[in-house]
Amino acid sequence: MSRVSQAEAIENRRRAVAAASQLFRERGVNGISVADLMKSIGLTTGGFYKQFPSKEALVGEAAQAAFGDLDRLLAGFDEAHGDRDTARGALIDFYLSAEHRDQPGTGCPNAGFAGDMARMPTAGKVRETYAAGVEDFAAWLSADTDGGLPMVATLVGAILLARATAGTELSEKILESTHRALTAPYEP
Amino acid sequence: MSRVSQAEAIENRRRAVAAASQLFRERGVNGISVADLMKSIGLTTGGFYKQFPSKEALVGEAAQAAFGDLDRLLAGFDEAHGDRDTARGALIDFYLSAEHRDQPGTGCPNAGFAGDMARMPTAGKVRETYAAGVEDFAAWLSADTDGGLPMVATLVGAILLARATAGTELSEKILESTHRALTAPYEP
DNA sequence: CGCTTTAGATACTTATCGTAATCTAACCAG
DNA sequence: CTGGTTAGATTACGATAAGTATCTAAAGCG
Repeated sequence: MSRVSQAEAIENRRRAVAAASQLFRERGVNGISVADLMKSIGLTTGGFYKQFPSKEALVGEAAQAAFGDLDRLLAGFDEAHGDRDTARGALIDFYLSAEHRDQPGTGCPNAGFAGDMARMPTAGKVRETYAAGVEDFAAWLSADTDGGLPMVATLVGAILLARATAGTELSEKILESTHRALTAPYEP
Repeated sequence: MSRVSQAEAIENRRRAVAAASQLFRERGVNGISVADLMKSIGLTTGGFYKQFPSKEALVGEAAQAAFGDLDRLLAGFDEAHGDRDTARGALIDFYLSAEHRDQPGTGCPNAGFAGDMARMPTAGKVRETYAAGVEDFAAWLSADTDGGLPMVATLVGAILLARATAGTELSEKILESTHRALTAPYEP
């Protein structure tokens, strides 16, 4: 096959971004090649460069898509639980779970893209996109954004450390003790 | 030149590990090639494979060396300040500084190796080495290790987020608000 | 001193990458 | 219905990577 309808082309583009959003979080930007990325949605490199100027250009779109998924997830938590406090508690339960640790591809983009973002051009739209995502997450976690940032740091740090130590008994300890600290932080 | 004395060979090996320890933290394991790594200490690939079986084998040694540096740094903080509480405060000041953010190569290995560790074979000596380093750091931060783990998570998460958002005004906010939360956590 | 050993240099193999050029067939405008 | 446009396939290219083989000269043993 070679030419598809405009609607299919747009859909294929979307699927490429969605696949990248997941695979970049799973294996890192350098962990997946353009060829393999396209193969995962049944296409080849030719189609890629008709849709994107470069692989780097895809990183920003993939991150934005992932943050969009997070937004929807957070909205779901808000809907499922009445108030924000309960929703936040439920989110922390999920965030610091073994499931979330073992599913980076569909997990938090703040954590999944952190490593790759640090090695991107300091001045660029990609970093702005990522920073906006971090800020939004902090705003959801706390009434004032600045207050939420330390909590984002704790959550992201815990899940990244748990992933880095996965297979070790320490990994579970990190999740448990951080969960304890976040849900009852003011106990002596 | 070709053959050097045994003492020089040992010293060259040590320098390779030290360079890797720094460059892996700066650019990631995949961000530096064996050839460039050896060039940075004035040698070539030939020498590398006489000392190490593979590049992966170097990762564990590099991490261990970095954790050794951290141990010495912490001992220095203990010595400079009388008690552990003061030393910990000084460490947090440094940890959440712009200098530490901008110097990942000589910075905390818990943060610098976190990204690469997550993509290493789940069962292996490398991860055990890393996990031991995390545990040691937690033990230094808190009397009981389990209590220190959430603080490690917060510190590591904050510095990684600050690096990922470097060049954005959010980066400073992350460092500042996390510093505030860690040094005066029980304020309303 | 002379022989063997070996750290490191040099050059090569093999593999994989991002990207460009060319090709092909079907969509869609006129 | 027809022909120009274009999404995607195919192939090719230039870099760069990890790892290997061969060569060298000095070290260090006797």
